Amino acid sequence: MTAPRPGRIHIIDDEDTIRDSLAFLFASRGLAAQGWSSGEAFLAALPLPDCACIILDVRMEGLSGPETFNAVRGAGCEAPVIFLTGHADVPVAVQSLKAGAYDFLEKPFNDNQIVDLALKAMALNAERETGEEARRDLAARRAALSAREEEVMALMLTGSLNKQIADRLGIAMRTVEVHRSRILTKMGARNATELATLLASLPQSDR
Amino acid sequence: MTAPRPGRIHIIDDEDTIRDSLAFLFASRGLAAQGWSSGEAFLAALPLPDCACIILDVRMEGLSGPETFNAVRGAGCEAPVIFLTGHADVPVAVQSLKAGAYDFLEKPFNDNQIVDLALKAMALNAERETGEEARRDLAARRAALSAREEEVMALMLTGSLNKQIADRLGIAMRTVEVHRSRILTKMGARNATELATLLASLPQSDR
DNA sequence: CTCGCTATTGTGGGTTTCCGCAATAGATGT
DNA sequence: ACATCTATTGCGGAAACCCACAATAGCGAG
Repeated sequence: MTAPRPGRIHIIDDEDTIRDSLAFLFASRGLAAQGWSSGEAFLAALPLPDCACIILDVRMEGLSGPETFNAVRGAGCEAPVIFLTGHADVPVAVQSLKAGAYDFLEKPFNDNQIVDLALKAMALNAERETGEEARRDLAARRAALSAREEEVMALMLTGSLNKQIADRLGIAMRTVEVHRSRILTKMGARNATELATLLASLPQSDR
Repeated sequence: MTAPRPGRIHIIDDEDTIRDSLAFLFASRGLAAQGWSSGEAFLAALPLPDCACIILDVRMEGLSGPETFNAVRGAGCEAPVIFLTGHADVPVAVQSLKAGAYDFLEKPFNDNQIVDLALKAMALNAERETGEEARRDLAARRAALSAREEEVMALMLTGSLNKQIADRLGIAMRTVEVHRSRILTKMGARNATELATLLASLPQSDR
């Protein structure tokens, strides 16, 4: 259950030495890793279906670590990112973490330290993906609702009675009932309460 | 709307110079601030009803900044914390931010920088308190439920029918109806759907 | 022991939900 | 023009919900 498709660790660093030694380290621990010599190269390869964790050097030729990070997120990749830096760069560390990086590690680092971090990040990623899948599924079902149905659903969730919804929308109660029924069918809920709980369990789907 | 009760900025630093200059700076910008010469002194004063933001030095005699931070959170104070450090301490910064600090600033810092940060932190705190209030209110109403009622509510939220709940709990349907009614009254909802939406809007109330 | 709280169950009945069957109408697409 | 999709509405009925009125029973507090 812990590793049906663990995914890979992607190492982005313009120094061959670091990249290769990290790749070797991970390989020796049975972890799949892949190196990229620049932020640009990695970005060009997105989307990567096996991206479970990203290790990103802060200072690089071309795109910097933080710049690459932003672009990666912009490309829709939500995998946890571990920054590496050779300099005591507190402002960058603070900025990166506040922007959503998973961790920020100073070189030189201990082998076990980076492996542990990567493992934790990958575990987090697995959890995230699970939730993501459910969220995507729900969003897909929700996208199948017509505009009118969305409207009715919004009112349903406030606990309004069909009668009230009908008055509010200026339509017959029977029409609301039909919408309601379709909504429940499309969303896979047996009643309004289950629908509310379902939507609540997967946040970020508002509006 | 932005400042009915802004609260104070609490500055914890064992260096009088820093404390006083910060206090003076904030005062000159019309912000109420109060200094504390040690983590211990501040902790002894908790709970502080006017705590809108905490500025905390990392290295101090006695309790360190991080230690104080943990104790503050342990004491139930959730105000945003801004760490100050005179040293390029990346690991501490990372650790602090991951533990929930609001920001981590290196000395020397610009006057406008710290004031801006404090203002943002206080704004965040105001938002947090608003939500907190609603959450507390809901929690209070929820606490008024009997054990049996909690049990019935949990099943209600899954969308179970009264009949099913009755079977599950081995009681009569009528009894479930009574519980259901009491639950809705106590929680201030008109029906199960509204209850579900209500509970969903204020997370962190599980279990 | 009596008071108060909670849990429990019935009866009867009004209200709301949910559905099948049927039909009209406008918008879109082939 | 014809098919498809969505919105609409009516009728009638089964199932579920909600509630007032009433009553029994156990448990801890005073």
